[in-house]
Amino acid sequence: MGRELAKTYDPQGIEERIYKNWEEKKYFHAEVDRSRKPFTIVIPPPNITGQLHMGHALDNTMQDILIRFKRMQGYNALWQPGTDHASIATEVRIINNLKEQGISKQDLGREKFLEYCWDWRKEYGGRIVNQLKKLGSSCDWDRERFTMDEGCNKAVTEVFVKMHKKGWIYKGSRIINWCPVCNTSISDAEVQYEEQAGHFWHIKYPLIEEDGSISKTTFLEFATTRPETMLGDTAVAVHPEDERYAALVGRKVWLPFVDRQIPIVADEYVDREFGTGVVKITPAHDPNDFEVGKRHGLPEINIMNDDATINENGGKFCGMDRYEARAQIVRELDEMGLLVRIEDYTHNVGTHDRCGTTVEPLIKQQWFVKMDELIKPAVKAVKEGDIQLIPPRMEKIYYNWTDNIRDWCISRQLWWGHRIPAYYCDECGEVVVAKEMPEVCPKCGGRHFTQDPDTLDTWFSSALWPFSTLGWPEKTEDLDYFYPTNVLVTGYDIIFFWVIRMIFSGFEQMGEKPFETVLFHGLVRDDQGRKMSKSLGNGIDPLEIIAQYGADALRLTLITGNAPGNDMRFYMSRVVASRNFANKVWNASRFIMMNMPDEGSEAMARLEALLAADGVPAALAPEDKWILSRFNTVVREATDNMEKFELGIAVQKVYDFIWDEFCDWYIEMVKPRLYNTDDEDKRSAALWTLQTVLRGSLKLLHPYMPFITEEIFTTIQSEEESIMISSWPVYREDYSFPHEEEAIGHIKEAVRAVRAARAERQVAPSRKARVYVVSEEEKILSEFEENRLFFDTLASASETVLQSSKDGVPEGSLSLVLSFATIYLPLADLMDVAAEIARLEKEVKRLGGELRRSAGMLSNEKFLAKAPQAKVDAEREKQRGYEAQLKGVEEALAQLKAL
RNA sequence: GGAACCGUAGCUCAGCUGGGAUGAGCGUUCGCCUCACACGCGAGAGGUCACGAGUUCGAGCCUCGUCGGUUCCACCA
Repeated sequence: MGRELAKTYDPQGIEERIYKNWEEKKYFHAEVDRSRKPFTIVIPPPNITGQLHMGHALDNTMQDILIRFKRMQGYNALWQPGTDHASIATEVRIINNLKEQGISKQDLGREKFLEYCWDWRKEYGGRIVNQLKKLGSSCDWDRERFTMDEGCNKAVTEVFVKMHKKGWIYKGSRIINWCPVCNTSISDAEVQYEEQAGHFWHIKYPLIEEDGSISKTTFLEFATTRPETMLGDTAVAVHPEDERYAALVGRKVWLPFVDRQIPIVADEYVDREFGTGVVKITPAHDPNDFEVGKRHGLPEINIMNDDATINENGGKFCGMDRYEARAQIVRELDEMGLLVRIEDYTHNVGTHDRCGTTVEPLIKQQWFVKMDELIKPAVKAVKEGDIQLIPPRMEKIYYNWTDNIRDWCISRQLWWGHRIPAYYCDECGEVVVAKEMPEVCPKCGGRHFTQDPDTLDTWFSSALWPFSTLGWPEKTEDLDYFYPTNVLVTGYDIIFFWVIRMIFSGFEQMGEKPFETVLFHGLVRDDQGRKMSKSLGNGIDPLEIIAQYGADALRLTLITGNAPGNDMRFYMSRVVASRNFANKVWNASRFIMMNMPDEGSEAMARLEALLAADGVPAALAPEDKWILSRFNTVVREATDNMEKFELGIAVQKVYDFIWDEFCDWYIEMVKPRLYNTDDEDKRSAALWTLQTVLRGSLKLLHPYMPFITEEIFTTIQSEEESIMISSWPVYREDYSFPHEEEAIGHIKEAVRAVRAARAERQVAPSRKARVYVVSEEEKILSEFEENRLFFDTLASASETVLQSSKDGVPEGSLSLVLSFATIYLPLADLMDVAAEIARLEKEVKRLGGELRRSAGMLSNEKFLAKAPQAKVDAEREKQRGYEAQLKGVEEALAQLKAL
């Protein structure tokens, strides 16, 4: 039956072959099917500039697990894939590429540049997709989308025009964050603050005397970290209740270099305690000053060009770079005696998260989305539990943002992206926002228009992703059937950029939430807990891990031992452990295959009949029932955990079950029957159990380790064509054997005790050992009398004898007290009686303690009244167990002491 | 300045609505190449669950405080 399996599992080649087969068979593809329930996930679209990194690997593994799980459960599972144009990331990348050839984007011009971008996308845009495939991602690639494809463009325009009509998109002159290197505005979320060592320049402005002359004696002192902005000062401010300066409010100071007289205003924004209590106000170059300026009607003087050089408003500093001007200004102020002192100062400087350039706040005409109304349903949905965030603590972070929301600056001075659908009449300048360029100006009748040169923030199109990918704004069947989606899986780092924006967009455009649940994961860090980054060079390439250890090992590593939303450290040793587990599964399967009856034999026919009948064979041995029952429990628990998105816990249970219970115990227990061909009924019962539990376990494991499970599954059986479209195991009553679970638990305990006793006394494995068992549960043990071989294998006790009475137990045997029986090992000559007595005495003490604790609980009225009945019963059960053990230990103690 | 998270075995982390620390992987000690697997098997050692107080019959889990670490938000000129 099937192919020969190699001694160790080698994923090389296997994964590719399997993935290709899945794709060819269209297993990933989902179509609208009203007879089945849909389960939808939309992928967080990776950037086309991207290379698969550990973050992607984690994110997509989680999604693939969920989608495979649900697909096996019978849902019509759709994983909608696609990529993001990533306007600024891509543009920066391409500009750098061009630079190497000595070309600037201006040289090319807009049209040529965009052509270049599209070519670039054609060449590299598919790379990340291929890498996702290597990971095993079961996305419906037939539905692959791109944020700048025709449908998404349509959606973007539709939303822009609609929201503009509603008044929720507007153009305004605001202070924005400007990146002088990328030459574009950026949103608040794109600004990253970094602690930088800088200086605090204490400067003074002379007061204007009543007669209009510049005072030589009275000055107003203040401090600044950016002296060059003084060229744009239009006031100085003090606190309204600051008595020191009360008399000066309303008067003016003289501004050097530009020779301006600027007023002293009173504003609550000023902190009296900080510095001298005086602040220079530069409305055009500082967000706070901008607000102050608005309150006092101050002029806004822009002193900078887009490349952060000083413009004509800066007088003689015109043309200088901002830092050059700063140095020059400080020098000249010093010469004029207006520089008081320079102080070292560490402060937070805003930098652009893409290029690291210090951001310059500037006043610019930009497009904004009005947030106050838009955000309301998004807040409500989370508050009322309509959208569930996992882990729940993310809600606080979510509200922290929504409560302090500011209008969203959506225009970018870039070329690669969705161009803003606003058109300016060449005649009169009238602005028309429309899906297409208008023919006639509604104001002046002009016939020539120029489109706004700006493009939209890249997140504008991603915000529409859950419905634009399903066909919106058309009313498609897909949209009706698959929307809202079920889960969004993403990192907490883009909760503001993306998650919130998708939520409010969903409500606004669709009238419904975009997804039911958001499952957050953390960052994958290196083994020292540092962020993986290009500059540190500490990144681990998931593709290299896949090449060396296989995608399954990588996936398992990423998913185990980590709670939702928590960062994780990546250790190579854990990858090795995962690979070892894969090999374990491989070898257990190999063992089972090796023991299968020959094709066409009578035994094979018998086994096939058993497997075909959907019941439980009559000839099952207790250990068969035990493993079946344990498997059944794992099915229930793992499924339950997965439903609750506790993926790591679920796979841990499956892992433990397969390795510990199935491989280390059951397979060892079953060997005697496999090697004994005399009783074919018992042998086929064993084979049936091995097959049933193995197949079921592979299914439970499949979402996590899709390749190896498929490879084994298709090898060990022939009726189902692929594990990925097989059905998920369900809990079934006829697989439940609580009595056998308990009995085998006892056997395991006995075996462990024998092994421990032997190891402790270093009894050579070749040495024969007898085991005498005196049990209160003779029946359980008698059932295992025939399994002597099992004891041989595990305890290396070649003459294990199970007896049901104390008769014949040699004097001086080592007694091992178990929870259900006492075992005697005739090892008197090897044992340390004194140590054993000490151990037993300790045990008596411990059991006494347990009994007191138990009695305390059971005599507690509150506990009896409040605790669930099951708990009370369990406690009573424990108490009885303690009593029995105590009795046994005391007996054994007495016996030893008598020696 | 505001907020969140973490502090459990040598290391990295799990521990569900409070009820025996069965913890897991790696590492480590001892013994095994037992005919599925040395990417393995068996047996161990190793924990005042950061510290202090409180609530409770009972706290790793709840409350408050302290110490140590990480992160997010806002950004004071």
